[in-house]
Amino acid sequence: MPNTATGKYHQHRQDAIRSAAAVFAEKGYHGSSTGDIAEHLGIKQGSLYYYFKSKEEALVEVCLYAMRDYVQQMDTIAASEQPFEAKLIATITSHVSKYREHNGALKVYHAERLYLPKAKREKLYRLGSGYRQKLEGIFEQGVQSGAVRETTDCRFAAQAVIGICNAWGELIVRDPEMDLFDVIQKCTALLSNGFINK
Amino acid sequence: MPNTATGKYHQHRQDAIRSAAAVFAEKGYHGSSTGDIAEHLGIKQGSLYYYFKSKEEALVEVCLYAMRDYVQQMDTIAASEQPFEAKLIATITSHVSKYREHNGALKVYHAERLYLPKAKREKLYRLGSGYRQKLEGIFEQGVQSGAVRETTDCRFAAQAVIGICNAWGELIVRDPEMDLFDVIQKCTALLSNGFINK
DNA sequence: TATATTTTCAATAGACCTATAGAATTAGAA
DNA sequence: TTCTAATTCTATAGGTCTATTGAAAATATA
Repeated sequence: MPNTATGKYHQHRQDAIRSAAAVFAEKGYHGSSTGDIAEHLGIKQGSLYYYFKSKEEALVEVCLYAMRDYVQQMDTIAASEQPFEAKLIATITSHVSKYREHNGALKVYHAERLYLPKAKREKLYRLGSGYRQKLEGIFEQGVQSGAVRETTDCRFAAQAVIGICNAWGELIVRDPEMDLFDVIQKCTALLSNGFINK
Repeated sequence: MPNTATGKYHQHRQDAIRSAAAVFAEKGYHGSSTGDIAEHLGIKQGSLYYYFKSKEEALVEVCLYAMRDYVQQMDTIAASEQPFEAKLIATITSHVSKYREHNGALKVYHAERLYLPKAKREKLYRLGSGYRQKLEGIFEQGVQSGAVRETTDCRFAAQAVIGICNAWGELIVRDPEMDLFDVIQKCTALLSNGFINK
C-alpha cells in the first residue's frame, strides 16, 4: 500500500504522470502501452499500477496536469488590470509556451480527452470551458473599452485564439528549432490586424 | 482473388474506405478495431481483408481519400484569376466544408497520419506540403498586388489559415448544429482584418 | 542490528486484436 | 441449368495488452 501521507509518494507519482504525458504525446493514448510508460520511467510494467489503478487514470492525471497551470495562468491574466492588447499577448504567450512545457501534456489533453468516458471528461470540460469563458470576458471588456471591433462575436473570438494557439503549439512541439517568440509575435499581429492591407 | 478490372470491386472498396474513415474519425486509429470497421460496413471482421491487406493500408487509403479532393480544389483556386480576397474565401470555404464531407477523413488525416511508418507518410506529406505551398503562393501574389500587407510572412500566413480551418473543422464535426457559413464568414473576417478596432 | 513499511518485481490470467486459411455462399457467364 | 470466378464467412493461430497477485528488494524506523 502506498504511503500517501509523505510527499515522496506524491513526488514519484508526479514523475509517473510526466512519463505518461511524454509517451502519450508521442504515440497517442491507444498507441501507447503501459509497458512504454513504465520503460520511460525506468520501472517494470506491473509496477506502474502502484501509481495508477488503470491506464485510463493515467490519462486523466495527464490531462489535469496540463490544465491546472494553464487555467490558473488565464485566471491571473483575466484578473489583471492591463489593457486588452496586453492581455491578448499574455494569453497567446502563455498558451503557446505551454506546448513546450509539461512534456506535451497539453497536446495530450487536446488530442485524447475525447476518449475518456463521459463522467471523467466532464471535470476536464469544466476546466476548459472556464478557460474559454475567461478569454471571452477579456474580449467583451475589449469591446466595451473600444479596443475591439464592436461587431466581434466574442465567443468565436475566444475559440479562434485557442484554435490558433493549439495549431501553432502542435507545430512548435514537432519542430524544436522553431522560434517561440517569432510565432507569438506573428500570431498576435494576425489576431490583431489580419492580413489585409488598408 | 478480387476482380480489380470491373468497377465493382473498386466501388465496394471505396465503401470500405468510407467506413474506415467514419470509424477512425470517431475512435481514433489505435482505438478502432478491424471488427469495428467491418461492423460499420455490414460484413464480418475477416472479410475486411478482402479489401485491405492490413489495417494500416486502410489508414493510408483514408488519408489519400481525404487529401485528393482537398488538394485538387486548392489547385483550382490557385490557378483561377480571382483577386486575393476571393481566393481566401474560396480556400476557407473549401477547407471548412470538407470537414463535414468524406466521413471525417480529413480529421483522420490530421490526427492519425503521424502514426504511419515514415515511407508511407512521405507521399501524404508531399500532398499536404503542396497544398500549403499553393496557399503560400496566393499570399505572395496578394502581397504583390498590394492586397496583403507587405510585412506578411507568407509561410506563416498559409499555415495560420490551415490551422484555423482545422480548428473550426473539428468544432463543426463535433457540433452538427453549427452554421457552416457563419463560421466561414467569421474566419474570413478574422484573417482579413483581425479583432482590433481602428 | 532487527523490525516494519514502502516500493518494485516476476509471473500470469484473461481479454482482445490482427491476419490467415480454407469452406461456404453468391453472382454472373455460358 | 451448370460451371466458374468473385465475395463473404467461420475458425483460429499467434501476438499483445491490461490488470492482479504474492514474493522480493529496498528503505525507513527503532
